[in-house]
Amino acid sequence: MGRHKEFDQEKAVDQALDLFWEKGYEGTSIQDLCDHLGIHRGSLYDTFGDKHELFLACLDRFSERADDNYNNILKEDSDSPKEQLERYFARVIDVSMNNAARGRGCLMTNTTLGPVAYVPNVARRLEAYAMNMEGLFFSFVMRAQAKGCLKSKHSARELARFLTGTKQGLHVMARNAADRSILEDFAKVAISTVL
Amino acid sequence: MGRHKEFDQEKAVDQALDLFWEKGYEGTSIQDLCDHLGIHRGSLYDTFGDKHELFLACLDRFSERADDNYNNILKEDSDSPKEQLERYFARVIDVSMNNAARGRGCLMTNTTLGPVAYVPNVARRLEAYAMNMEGLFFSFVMRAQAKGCLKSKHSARELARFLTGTKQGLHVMARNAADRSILEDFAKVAISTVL
DNA sequence: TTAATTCTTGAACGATAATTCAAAAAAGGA
DNA sequence: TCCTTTTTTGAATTATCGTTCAAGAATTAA
Repeated sequence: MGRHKEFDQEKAVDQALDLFWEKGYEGTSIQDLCDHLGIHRGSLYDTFGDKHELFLACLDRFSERADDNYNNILKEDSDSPKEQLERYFARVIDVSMNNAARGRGCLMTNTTLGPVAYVPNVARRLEAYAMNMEGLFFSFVMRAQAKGCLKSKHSARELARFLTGTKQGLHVMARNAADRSILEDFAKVAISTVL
Repeated sequence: MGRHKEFDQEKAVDQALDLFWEKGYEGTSIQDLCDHLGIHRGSLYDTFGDKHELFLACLDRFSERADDNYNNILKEDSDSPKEQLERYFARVIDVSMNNAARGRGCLMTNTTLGPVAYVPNVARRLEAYAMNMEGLFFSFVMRAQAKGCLKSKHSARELARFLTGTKQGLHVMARNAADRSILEDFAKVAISTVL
C-alpha cells in the first residue's frame, strides 16, 4: 500500500552535504537545495523536516565519510607511523582541496567558524567531532611512542593537540592558499616535529 | 555650513567590526548593526554605503588592529626570537579568545571559511592578509636564522608556511576548544619546532 | 536672523528567505 | 478493478532581509 519515493534518500543527503560544504549553511537556500537535489520543496520538507534538520543529517553523514576517507588510516597498526601520518595528511589535503584551485576545506571546520556553530544541536556535534579527533591522534601517538618512533619529548596529550591544530590549520589553508604546495610544506614540517 | 554627525564614525566602524567578528557577515543583519551602533538605517546607509561596503571597511580596520595587536611584535629585532615568538602567540591566543569560554577567533579566518569569501572585493583582502602573514613570518625566520637561533633544518619558506598554518589552526581552536590550555599546548609544540 | 546644508527619522519598497497546505498524481494491496 | 496510502506539485503565507526615499529637525556659515 502506498507509493515509493521517487528519489534516493541517501543520495539526496550526500548531495545536500556537497552543497552545504561548498556554500555554507547560511549561503545555501531551500531553493538551492531543491534545484541541486532535483526534488520539490514539499518533498524536501516531508522527508527531512526543515533546513536545520537536514543540515544536522549532513553533519552526521560527513562524520561517517571522514572515517572512511582518512580517520581509519590513523587507526591502522602500522610498522611505520611516519609513513602512516604522511599518508593521512596527504588524504586530508586531497579531500579538502577537492581538485579545485580554491578548495572547500572541511564542513565541520567551516561550520565551526560560522554563526550556526552556536545552535545547540550543531554545537554538540562540532564538539564531539573535535574531541574524537584529539582522541584519535592521542591513540596514534601512544602507539608510535610504544614502538619507540617518537621524535618529540612532548607528552602524548600535547602532541595530539598539536596534530589536531595542524589539521584545522590545513582546512583553513585549503580555502585561501594560492596552491597546494603551501599545505604540503605545512604538513611536512608538522610531521617532522612528531616523527 | 551644515550639521555634524552625531555619532563618532571611527567608533561606529569598531563597533560594527565587533559585531561582524562575533556573528559573522551572514549572521549580522542591518537591524543588528543599527541596534548595536545606536544609529538608524538611514544614517548607516548615508555614511557607510551599504552592508557590504561597511563590511569591507571593517576588514580594513581589522588589518590595522592586527598590526597593533600582534604583528608588530613579530617585526621587532629582538635578541631572543624564541621569547618573541612566545609573546606573539600568547597575544594571538588572547585576542582570539577575548576572555570568553568560546572565543571569537579571527575575523579574517572566520570570513575565509564563509560564503562571502568568494565575493571579489572580500577575496582580494583575504588574500592580501594571508600573503602578508606569510611574508611577516618569513622575515622573522630569516632574522632568527641570521642570529643562529634556528632549531629546524627546514627552509625559511617552509617554516613561514608552518607558522602561518599554526596561527590559522589557533583561530579555529579558539572557537571550539573546551579551554585555553589546548591552544597553549598547540602553540608550545609549534614554537619548539622552530626555535 | 536667515538660508543652506546635512543629519535624523520613520515609513515603505521589493526581493527573497523558510515554511505550510491542500489538491492532484501515482503506486501499491485487496 | 478500486480504494487506500503516500508522494508530488504548485500556490500561498509569513517573516525578514537589504535598501530607498521624502519629510522634518538640527546646526552652521553668512
